[in-house]
Amino acid sequence: MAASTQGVRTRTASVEVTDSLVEAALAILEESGLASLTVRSVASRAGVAPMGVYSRFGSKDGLLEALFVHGFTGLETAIEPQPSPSPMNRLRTGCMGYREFAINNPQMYHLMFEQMMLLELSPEAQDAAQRTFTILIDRVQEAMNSGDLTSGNSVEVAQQLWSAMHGAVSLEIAGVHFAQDREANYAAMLEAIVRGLGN
Amino acid sequence: MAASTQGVRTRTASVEVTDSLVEAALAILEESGLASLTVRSVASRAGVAPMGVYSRFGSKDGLLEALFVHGFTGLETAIEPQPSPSPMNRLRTGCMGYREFAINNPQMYHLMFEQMMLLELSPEAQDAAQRTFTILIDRVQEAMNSGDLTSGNSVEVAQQLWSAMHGAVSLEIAGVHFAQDREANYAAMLEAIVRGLGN
DNA sequence: CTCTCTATAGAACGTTGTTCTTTATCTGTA
DNA sequence: TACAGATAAAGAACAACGTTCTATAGAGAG
Repeated sequence: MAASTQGVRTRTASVEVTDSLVEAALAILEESGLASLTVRSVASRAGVAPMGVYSRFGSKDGLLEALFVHGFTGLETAIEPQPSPSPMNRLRTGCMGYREFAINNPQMYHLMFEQMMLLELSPEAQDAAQRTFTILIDRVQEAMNSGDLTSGNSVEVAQQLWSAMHGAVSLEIAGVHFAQDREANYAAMLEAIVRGLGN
Repeated sequence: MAASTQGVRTRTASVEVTDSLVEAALAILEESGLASLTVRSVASRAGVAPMGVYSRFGSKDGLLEALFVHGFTGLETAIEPQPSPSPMNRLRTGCMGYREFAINNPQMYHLMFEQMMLLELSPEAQDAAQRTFTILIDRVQEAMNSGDLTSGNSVEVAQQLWSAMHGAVSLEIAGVHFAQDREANYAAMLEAIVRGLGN
């Protein structure tokens, strides 16, 4: 984006092509799943040759990493907002937003944590993930400061919450969930942890 | 194994080949990871042609499903035993055994839940997973019966516990874990849930 | 021992990620 | 404006994958 200064620039620059490749990949991922996300299918949908993926992302993994970052940006906004009154409310809302994102973007959510496991990510990509976790830590710290949670190591408590959230939505996405009301069960699980931590 | 009755049998039967294919796949999975687990590599290691995988498992997915069942059998025994005195002790030990299995067999654990997400499993494979979950439900029910856990829906509580366990070990395997002592953090998370449920 | 059937080995096919080569286009200079 | 140089894109080509096909070797029945 910084290359759009009209002075010096290399060729057509065509930043748009990079974006259209990402958009094409997102569309294919959502519509047809990860298995259908091939270099050829993405390039074709974006209207370029397969080579375009390599000139811009280096490899298929590079493209996947771009999707990874895109996904974490979305997850970040899903757990971020809510200028709510109480810290505890903000924490709860953020946790529910986490699930909502995962359920609404199951393929993307799966890709994100799949990549985290299989690829070694670039520092930029790691930052994206870290940023999301940091938000959760901040929420926990606020709740500790306000006395809603027992003071303690906010990183460790946030890790526990994240573990529970991630596990719940992972199993739910995988279809291995036997509770009647899944959202309610998710909320109940969080409540149990918070209560267990709060006394 | 039942086919080893010496009476009637078809050809060499070579049940051993089926087993050696599974063993070869397990070895490759553990040593080199899922990416290296190809039909050719497995067949080669087992000393048969690639076709052997198809005559016995139908497809690569069929072989993966056999590994899936093998994995859940292992997980089952990891959380099963312990003729301990108190129900709560048995529940705790089982939960810690769950993590131990996952940490000791990260590739297998990943494969198990990967398959659950991507493949539609045969009834037999689904049973294997269900059986594991049933053990957890039973443990929870026992703890409810003894009064250590507040009486309630044992399936839903077990689902919450499973979610937390699965999420924690998944993140730990993926290397996204920021607590100092991971085992202790895992135990603390379980303790928080149990306490939150127990009051 | 001979015949039949079957499971196996090995070649072959389509698709994948990736690389190579050619071509067409843009950039900078006379 | 016209030309030379560089460069990105297109399409063919390559290795490896999952899978299928075909011919053969070898075990059981008579």
